[in-house]
Amino acid sequence: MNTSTLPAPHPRDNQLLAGLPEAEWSRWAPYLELVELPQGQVLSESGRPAAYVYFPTTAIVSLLYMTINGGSSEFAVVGKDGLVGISLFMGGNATPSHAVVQSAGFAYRLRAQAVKEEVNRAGPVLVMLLRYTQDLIGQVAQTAAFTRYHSIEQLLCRRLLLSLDRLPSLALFMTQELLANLLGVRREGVTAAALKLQQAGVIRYSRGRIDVLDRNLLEQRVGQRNGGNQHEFFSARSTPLPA
Amino acid sequence: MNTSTLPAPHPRDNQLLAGLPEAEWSRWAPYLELVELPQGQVLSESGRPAAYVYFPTTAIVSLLYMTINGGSSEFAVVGKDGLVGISLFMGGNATPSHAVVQSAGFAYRLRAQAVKEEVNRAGPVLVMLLRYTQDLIGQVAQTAAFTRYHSIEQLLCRRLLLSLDRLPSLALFMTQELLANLLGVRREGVTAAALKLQQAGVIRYSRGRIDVLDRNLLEQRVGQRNGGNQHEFFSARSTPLPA
DNA sequence: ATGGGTCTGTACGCTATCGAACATAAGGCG
DNA sequence: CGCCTTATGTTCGATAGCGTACAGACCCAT
Repeated sequence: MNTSTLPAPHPRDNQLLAGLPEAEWSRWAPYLELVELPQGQVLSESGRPAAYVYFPTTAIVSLLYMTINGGSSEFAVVGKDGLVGISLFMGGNATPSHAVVQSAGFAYRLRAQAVKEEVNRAGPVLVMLLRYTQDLIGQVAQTAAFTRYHSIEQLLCRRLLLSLDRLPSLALFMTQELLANLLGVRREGVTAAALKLQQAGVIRYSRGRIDVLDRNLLEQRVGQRNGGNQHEFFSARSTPLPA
Repeated sequence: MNTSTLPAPHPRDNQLLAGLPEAEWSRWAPYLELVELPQGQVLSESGRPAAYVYFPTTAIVSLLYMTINGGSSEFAVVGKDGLVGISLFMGGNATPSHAVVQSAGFAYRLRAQAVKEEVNRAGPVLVMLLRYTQDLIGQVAQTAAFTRYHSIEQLLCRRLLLSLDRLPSLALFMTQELLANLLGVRREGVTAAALKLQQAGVIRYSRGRIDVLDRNLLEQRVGQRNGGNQHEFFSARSTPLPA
């Protein structure tokens, strides 16, 4: 949980940065600034223009939609696979969401100004940014659909996998209370589901630490993912709705 | 329901096209092709690269996420406020969703090639496309959050408003069965909610036609929208999740 | 006008989830 | 060690939504 002793990761541990061609990369690298992100840090608040784009390496960030009655629900998870701060290059300078560090770790960040300059070059960097944005839409859409058709246990399994996919180890640091908030369910519901998973030997947990014992079992319980890609819940069926 | 007698609308009835500066607009206008979209038409299927970008004027299009078990759920609604075919300029050439015409009407469309050329100019058109994409993310995120915390009646009210906002009249043409599919609930649930709304004098309906009698009542029942903007369910609260 | 299809209404039992209140346990810190 | 905080476990009644089955109503076409 305390990251201050961990070794600093390389920027290209972030998969978006890793995917850049050498030429672009060498131009960008000097502007990247390593930051350590403690759990709970707010990277962007709704309504405020963001100052940086963040490329997590070991950190994980939740994108939250805040509701008027004080609730919130997570609609996307960003880790080493993505970036935080889309609004910066998408043109709207206000985000309709909060970005909160959900799992402590490192990220590299880039000043708004530098990002905008890159975007104006309309080169491979822009392509990378846009491609990720599209992926994000897919993730959000999946979140919306998944929620409607699955039990708390399945939501929990999926959520654990989302973190697991973005971490090197099998240990997750999150309380059941936190999970309940992210999933938009009661804490007791999470407790019940977690108990079931523990009894089945899928996970083991205690006071904010969850160890995944069998990742495969976790995936099975999510309900069929078809191929381990980004859109595990997505299928290529082609029959549209109105028949 | 039959649109074949309706007068063809102007391209700039679409709000995105209307927002373009004159110079860009006059360059684009020649490439726009008017098309009539019957209810049920599929504009893009998951996994296939789209051939056109569509700018609806009087038509309304549902973006659907298809699930493996044959279900689907709507995660966004596009009308004269937006465009269909984001994947075309966002780089991924496969869409993880279906776009289906949900309310018959007109749209203007543009060949993939023309769109890509515009994007390469990196001018105001690109800015417009990106800004809308960001709006869309907001709408999808809201859909995800809203679903978790609201009753079928509220989902129904919100959905009716989404269509209403994109149509000139107060008449909607959709069966309860269709609504149930879009919302991801049972048809009987929609029937019950619709009955309640009818008894309260909010709507009147019969066999696939719904007349909204009092739009304000509808908005009240959604649960507080705060200002009539795109993100009616969104609030600017700043307290993040982990407190 | 009659019959068939589609849309809407109703009823029943069932389950997941909720809301609230309270009990136990595990660590941190003095 | 022992207290206090935080995390987890348990219970109970209430309810919204589900699955299934069927009945009525409306529209259209023969």
